[in-house]
Amino acid sequence: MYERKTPLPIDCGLHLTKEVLNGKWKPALLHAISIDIKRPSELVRVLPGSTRRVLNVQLRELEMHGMIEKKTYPQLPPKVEYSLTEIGWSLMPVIDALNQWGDANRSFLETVIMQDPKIGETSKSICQEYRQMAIERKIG
Amino acid sequence: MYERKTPLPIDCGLHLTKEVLNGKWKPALLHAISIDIKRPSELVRVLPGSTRRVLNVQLRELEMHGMIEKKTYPQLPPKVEYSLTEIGWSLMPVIDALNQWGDANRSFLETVIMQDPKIGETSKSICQEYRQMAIERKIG
DNA sequence: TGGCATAGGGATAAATTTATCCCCTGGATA
DNA sequence: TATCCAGGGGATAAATTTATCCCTATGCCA
Repeated sequence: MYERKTPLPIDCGLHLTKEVLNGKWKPALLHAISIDIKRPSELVRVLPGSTRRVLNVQLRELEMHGMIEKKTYPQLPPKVEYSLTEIGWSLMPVIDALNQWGDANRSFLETVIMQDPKIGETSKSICQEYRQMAIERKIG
Repeated sequence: MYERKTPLPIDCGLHLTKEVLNGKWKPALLHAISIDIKRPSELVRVLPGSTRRVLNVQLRELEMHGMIEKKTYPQLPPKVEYSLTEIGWSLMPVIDALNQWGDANRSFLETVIMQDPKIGETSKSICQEYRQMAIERKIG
């Protein structure tokens, strides 16, 4: 396995939290699991652009960091469900804050992000199904 | 300049916010600037482990993303001051949330992060001066 | 039997981000 | 005249993170 070579700063809270949320799909995974999208196959479907392999890797890290728990049902076909731990739940207000700030400033952010020359391409209308599921759960 | 090759997801708020805060020192920079540590030389001193070069790069990105403003005083020796923009200020509750969650769960997080085999070394007691300055400003 | 679904992971390539090296301006100081 | 301060950045190396490829296993359905 890969081993870090540069020291990781863990002095202030910001860096600690950053380390936990550091991963392309981690915040989205935590949010998805919090709204009961808990099976690997659901998660990949709901986060298009991701792959099983990549999500597995990030899920394992979240698990190692104690944010989620994995329950494997000894069935065939296999069934796996993730859920937030207590400390994982305590992160949700933070995740929500990140989410809301981004949504609240969407038009501004899209502009500045896309005018950034280092950006080649963006992929949108991706979490649609994901949002739909969230809405359905709120209604249901 | 480098150009992104894979599509950047910007569909949900989480991804938008992530893009803005994506950078090893960005959350810490925003926080520092918010408590009036605004000159480049102060920032490097207060974020040990960082270098001028690296901070310059991240500051420029924050500036391009509209989170901070840079004021250059036409003096000798040169003087530069960064400050948060309005939208930058609107991020502070989020930054604070990240910071507080990390601090509140410090002992747990330090444990799980350091037991992670991919972690080689951590650097602590680093933001001390930084915290000291924050405290002084609160008192003063 | 072929294909699709469930779930998982090793190995490696590619992409992205950080770090390092070195050079620049101009004034003050040892 | 060195050296340090303030400020800045191009070029490139190194580190880190993501993506891709391909193979594992079992059961169901056409």
